[in-house]
Amino acid sequence: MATILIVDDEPDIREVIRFALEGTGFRVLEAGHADEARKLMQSEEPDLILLDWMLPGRSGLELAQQLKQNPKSRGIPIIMVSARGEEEDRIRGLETGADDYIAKPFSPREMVARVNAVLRRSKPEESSDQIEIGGLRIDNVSHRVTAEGQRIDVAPTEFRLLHFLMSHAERAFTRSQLLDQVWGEQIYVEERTVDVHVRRLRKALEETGHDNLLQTVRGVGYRFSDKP
Amino acid sequence: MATILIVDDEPDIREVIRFALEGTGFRVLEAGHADEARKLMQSEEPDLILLDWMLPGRSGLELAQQLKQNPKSRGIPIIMVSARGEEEDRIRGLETGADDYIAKPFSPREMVARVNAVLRRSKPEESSDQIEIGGLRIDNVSHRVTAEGQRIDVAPTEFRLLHFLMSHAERAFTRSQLLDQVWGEQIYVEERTVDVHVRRLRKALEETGHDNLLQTVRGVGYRFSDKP
DNA sequence: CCCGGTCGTCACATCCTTGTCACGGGATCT
DNA sequence: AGATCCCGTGACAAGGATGTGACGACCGGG
Repeated sequence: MATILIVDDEPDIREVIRFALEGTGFRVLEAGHADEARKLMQSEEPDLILLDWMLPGRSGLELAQQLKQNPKSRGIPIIMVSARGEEEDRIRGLETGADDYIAKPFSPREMVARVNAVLRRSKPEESSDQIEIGGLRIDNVSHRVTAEGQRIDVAPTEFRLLHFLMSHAERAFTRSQLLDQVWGEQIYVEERTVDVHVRRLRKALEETGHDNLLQTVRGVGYRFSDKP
Repeated sequence: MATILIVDDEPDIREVIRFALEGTGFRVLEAGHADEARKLMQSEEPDLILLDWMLPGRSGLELAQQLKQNPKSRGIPIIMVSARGEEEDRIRGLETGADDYIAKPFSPREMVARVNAVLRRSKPEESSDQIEIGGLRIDNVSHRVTAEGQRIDVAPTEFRLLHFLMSHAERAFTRSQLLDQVWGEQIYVEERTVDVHVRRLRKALEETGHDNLLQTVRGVGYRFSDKP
């Protein structure tokens, strides 16, 4: 389940956004100004930041720049929120590295849609073609899974599942999210089906001595991680 | 570092893209319309073109077609940029020969990621005349396939298929991609036809003891590789 | 005109994948 | 501890994907 950090000095706006996002299953953090945001960044590691363009003191734009310069936070996508729908602002927002932009009389539904869109395309940062984590390598071009050169045989669906989880490593997903992302949104299959595929993947990985990479998050779903 | 040519009539958009790409180390050229683009093509030889789908006068689509028809420019990958996220446009864009497509409210990061992906894909385009992998040698000049000096007889279509797969070794292709690349994009033949040709090739290779070079990737298609 | 070679399709056989179930062991909460 | 919920696991049947042999059409050269 992804964690979203809202940075806005207007509590009302924060409330609207929180309501929309929590209803969709996100975890929501709030900060009223840049310093608070920085603090939360360190303790909570959000997956996405909703940043108001006009903040008291340092503007949101500056905060965005800062975040994008810091190697630790630069991977976290930012959606700029602005009261004005000016094109100029939009350009400037994107220039500083924001991943998307939303003008302030926005509908909750639009908000959620954008958050989802940005999250979907955020993590596969670089190539997403080749990912190696914890000694396990998945290659989307040659369509292979290998561990220290040794190849691991994986069925098509398992491949997609593993690829998705690895390109979003460290993040936990619900079964429902995995079905949407890996199977497709229209397809209907039982949620427990995910369990079975995870099991098959685990079995395949175990044979090369890679345990514990596919971790279950009780009450939520699964996560790929090389940290125990 | 690679040179990227941006063709878009909106200076602001160009600016955003330039910013994102230069920050990543690319060299950036800009053109506001098709004629300017054509001029730059000759003097600068860009490695990739970012082409707006809506251009004044001739549409970007037409320019794309032109570029893909000219033998000199056809090797340069094109990413179409569109203001509308319509699926139909996307299809049309790809049909004319664009290598990728990006809808206009895009994030700089996504832009950079796609540019990198397309560049990486188009690189092994080394149309080298002689390739030798796994003891198998294919010669595009003498049009021969040999294994340890021993000649292997291969029909024309099989030759093209083998040559394509060998010059992109390790990469898995769908049947559809193979039809486009080996048969041609306009030709319509059944996808399963690919299977039959692969089989014929396998049979020919087996006779000289070269198995497992043409590998099937379940749920995807085929791949040439000397690694098991 | 006949013949060998090439090519695209089929039909059929096989093997692989995959979605579900049912069962049971653990974990969690009261 | 007991009740409940959640997850791991093995088995299975149906459906899909791929391998394979055969066939007719087409083409160019004897």
